[in-house]
Amino acid sequence: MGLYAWTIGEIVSMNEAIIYKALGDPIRLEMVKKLVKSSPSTIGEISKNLGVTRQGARKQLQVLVSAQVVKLIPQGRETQVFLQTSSLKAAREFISQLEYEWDQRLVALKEFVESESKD
Amino acid sequence: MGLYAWTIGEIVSMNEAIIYKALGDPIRLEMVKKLVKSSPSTIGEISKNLGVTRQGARKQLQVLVSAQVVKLIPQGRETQVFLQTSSLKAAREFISQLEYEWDQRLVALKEFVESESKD
DNA sequence: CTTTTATGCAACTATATAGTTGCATAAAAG
DNA sequence: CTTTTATGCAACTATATAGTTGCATAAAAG
Repeated sequence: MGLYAWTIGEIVSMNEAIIYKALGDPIRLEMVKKLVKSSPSTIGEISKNLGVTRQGARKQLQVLVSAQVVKLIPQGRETQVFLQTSSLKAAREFISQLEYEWDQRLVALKEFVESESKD
Repeated sequence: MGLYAWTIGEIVSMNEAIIYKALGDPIRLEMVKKLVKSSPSTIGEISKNLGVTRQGARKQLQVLVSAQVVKLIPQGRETQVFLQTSSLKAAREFISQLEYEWDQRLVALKEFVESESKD
């Protein structure tokens, strides 16, 4: 709210956060799980059995489209939904990087403690 | 809105989604990044330079606490914030599992195509 | 040609979320 | 003892999100 200037770091975080936000809803995550097993599916197919109306499901699907988790390709009166696995890869790799940095810190700490105890 | 019965699968998805939802905000993701480099930190420390007030940051921090991404341990007038790396591990492993299932499908499809072309 | 199917879009409601200001208080520092 | 620091909590506003109903329409099927 109000004026705000973003740093490069914040802009990057913002983009990184989008994928997690997209996956951070039970209906959307359920759609992704379905697509892992059956991509491509039509919009109608993946909108079933989610406990919401077709139109409600479509709105959730749009969030996945915006986060580039899925891609829509119209074919006649149907539209095929394709899972974009590159988004999953990016999400996993970002977490892996955090874990790697964490581990490096632990290694450095361990070395420090060991060098101290040798004196 | 209204009555709704959850299936086991949906309950699991819901829990899985919580961690992604927690990471799905630029301020919260920034906090996690800071903690990777300097956990434990005090609440005051990780609330700085996020572009929001201390109280605003505290609300975001509470989301991370609820998703068990961090743990708070009060010490005198300060409270230490500890990163819970097990949550990151779980988030990464869930995505890895989806990617694994996807790859298995591709393998099966490839085998099918090859066996067909042999006839 | 008529009917059915798959989809989109608009308008609306209810709730969740992000963020603020203002005040309170226990612990630590001086 | 007084002041400063680190924190919490309540009340409030603005916006985003989830979901619905109702209607429209192009494409496919009969």
